[in-house]
Amino acid sequence: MKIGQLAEVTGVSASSIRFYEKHGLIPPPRREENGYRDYPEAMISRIRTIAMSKSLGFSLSEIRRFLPIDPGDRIARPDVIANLNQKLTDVDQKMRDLREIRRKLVEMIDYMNDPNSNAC
Amino acid sequence: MKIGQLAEVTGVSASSIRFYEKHGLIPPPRREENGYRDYPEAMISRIRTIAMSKSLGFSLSEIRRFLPIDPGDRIARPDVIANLNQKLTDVDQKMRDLREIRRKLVEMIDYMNDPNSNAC
DNA sequence: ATAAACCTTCGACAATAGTTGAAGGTCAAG
DNA sequence: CTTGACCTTCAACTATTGTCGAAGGTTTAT
Repeated sequence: MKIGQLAEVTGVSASSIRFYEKHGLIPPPRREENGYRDYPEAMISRIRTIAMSKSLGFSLSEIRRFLPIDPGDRIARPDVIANLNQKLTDVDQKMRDLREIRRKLVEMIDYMNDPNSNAC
Repeated sequence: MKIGQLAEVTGVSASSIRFYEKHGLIPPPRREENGYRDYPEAMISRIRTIAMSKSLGFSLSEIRRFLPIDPGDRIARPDVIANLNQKLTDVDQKMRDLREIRRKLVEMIDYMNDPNSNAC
């Protein structure tokens, strides 16, 4: 699978995919004889996971940390687990914060909808 | 209250506060005779709300949209309500996405903790 | 064989959200 | 009256996360 097709199915531009490779979020793929990148199917789901994480406000360096490229390699398992647990704590906090923001938003909307309020 | 004190109590640097003013997130405060910015107490909670929203991944332009500076002024109420409702929809989606990410994280942690798995 | 649509690298540019520094004014303490 | 801690503006710099264009090679279709 060439970079253009991968870009098409994931909705992530080819330039971004090259960017992710250069910055260690995805492994460098094998190359065809002509030098073109040749991706395995599995890369689709990895790119999608990256896109989803990003949409939640995780930075690329965070994603790099909790989606290690080569689980069969150098990273010590306890380190990975610690990273993941830290990320879990962050996610839980983020959800609590979102609930609080949601409460405030609803409050504000009610206030705006109240014809007796003097907002605006 | 001078900018330094405001920075101290909110934990947001003076430069950032000036930046927020310049970019329309907070109203320009009155100035003392010497030109120093003089903030009302209310600015503390506004700055804190901005900081919290930011920590959730809202961009400054989003915050500017759903925390309009002058509710007694030019912005039409239906516009504000539409903005807030859009933001509420976004927040709900973000919470759903976070639940999904959380599920995946737990899955990954379980996998890493399983001594039979061959990860790492 | 030539055009269109791919692909390559590399370097410049952009938006966001600031931070830092220069050059200077103000204020309180010693 | 000088020192240090504030404050002012403005411009330049930083990091992140890309996008775009140039200059060139490859593949496919006509």
